[in-house]
Amino acid sequence: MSVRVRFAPSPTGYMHIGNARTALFNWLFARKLQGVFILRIEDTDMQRNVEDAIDVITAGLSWLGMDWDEGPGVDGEFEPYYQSQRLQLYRDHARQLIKNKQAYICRCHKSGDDDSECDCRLDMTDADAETDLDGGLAVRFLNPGGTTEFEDIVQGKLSFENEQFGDFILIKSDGTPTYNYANVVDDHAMQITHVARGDDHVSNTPRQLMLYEAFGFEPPEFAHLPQIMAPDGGRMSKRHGASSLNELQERGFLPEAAMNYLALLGWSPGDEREYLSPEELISEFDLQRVSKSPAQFNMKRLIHINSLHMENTPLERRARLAAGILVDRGLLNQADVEQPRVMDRVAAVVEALGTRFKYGEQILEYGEHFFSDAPPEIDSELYSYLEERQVRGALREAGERLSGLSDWSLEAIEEVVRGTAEEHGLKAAPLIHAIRVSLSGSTVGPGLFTLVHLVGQDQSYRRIQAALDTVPAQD
RNA sequence: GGCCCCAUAGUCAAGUGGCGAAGACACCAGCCUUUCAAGCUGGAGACGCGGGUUCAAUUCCCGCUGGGGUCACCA
Repeated sequence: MSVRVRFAPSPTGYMHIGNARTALFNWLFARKLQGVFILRIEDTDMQRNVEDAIDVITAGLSWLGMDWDEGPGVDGEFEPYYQSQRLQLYRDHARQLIKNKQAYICRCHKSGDDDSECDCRLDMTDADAETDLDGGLAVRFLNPGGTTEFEDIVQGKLSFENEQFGDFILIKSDGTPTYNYANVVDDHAMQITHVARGDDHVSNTPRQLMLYEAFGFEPPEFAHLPQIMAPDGGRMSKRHGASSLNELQERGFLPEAAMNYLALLGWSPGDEREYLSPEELISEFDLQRVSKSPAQFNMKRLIHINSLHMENTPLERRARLAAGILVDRGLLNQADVEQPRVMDRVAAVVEALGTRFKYGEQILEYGEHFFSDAPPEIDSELYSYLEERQVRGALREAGERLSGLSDWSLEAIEEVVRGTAEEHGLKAAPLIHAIRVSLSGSTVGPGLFTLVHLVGQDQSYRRIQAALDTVPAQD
């Protein structure tokens, strides 16, 4: 029988990185074993905006490159894949448990923070099995006591005293099922063979195992994945930046690089490889090799992994990535991007940036001025590059000679710059730096002649003039 | 606090009853270079602590400390 796994998120409108990694491990596991990957929406407690929230999930998975065999948009044998559409199933199963005296109607309406005992188990009657379960009264599980033990694929042998979980709720008084209960009913109904989820669910597992036992269902295998923690060691949250899949996309990371990085959080192929394509991840992945200890999210390492993937990404795609960011930040508009001439320019800039362009957002760090007609702002800290009289003289002349150049080639530009420097008794470096700051407002970037070439003849002249005007001479 | 889990450098992470304890990111220095990035060379940096078991523990056991998770009619 083939392996069947599921990713069962709650539609919160936010695709957390930890959830994404959970989905990824399930997907890799299924793809490796040629099993089935199911997307199931746990929306029993959600109201309104569920559609949008589900879009966040499906868009996130699709962006990362994961596809599902059953779920929203891909209805299969076990539909529906929304818990909110499966209420009758949960009620029918609950009725069965009540009939067997393994569950009972709770009439006392005790809330969760009232820790006094609920005595409703003493009032069980045969009539309970006939009671409506579509609202008004909650159903509790009759905890059988004893010990639950299981072998977790990543955590190893785990053991719990059942008593500590009490007679937990199965059906809430509004008629909807609780998480632990719906999970068991659905996982069984959908013939799930392996449950891989965050390790914050370990203590839910004994509860669910008691239910499998009560129903006489065979339980799936469990694999509890370690948590992903924020760079400061605490919980991942919005304030850490890049805590959601969406942010990774917005900041211009390649999906296959994000997948690669996420896979390496809590798992490794066992050797020193770190660059793995989706195909390699699939063939190498092994739940047994998942670590038990939590891993911290590290942006620098993500950037590094991304840069590795960028090296193997065709210029055209890198250019599109850059263009997406530029449009996003208002430096280009969508109509511009449709024009081949504009895209050619973006591509030329990206090509000039080379390995400096490690992920999408960096187009702004290095290349913002390429997409603006205004001369760049020159920070006063950079004035020293433009203050010396000798340098200024050379800069002025270089600007003029550049603007008179009839052959706008790298070679000609270089000749002008080096020649001018020499004639002014300067080494090339100070003039090169002065031109760079004038043209880009920065001390870092592509080779100077490439920079001048890309900025263009007219703009180069104007920016040099503007820089000379802005920065006062100094003796 | 009860219960469960974890513990190799700042981070990710390989690994074993006997090793000079991999590798990567980050960091430092040098080379290259018009700058940065990349590349190359070199460097610093780890088995949390205390007891056992053993000829020998980073590795096995116990305790401690530290960290995480969970204790709902949320999922």
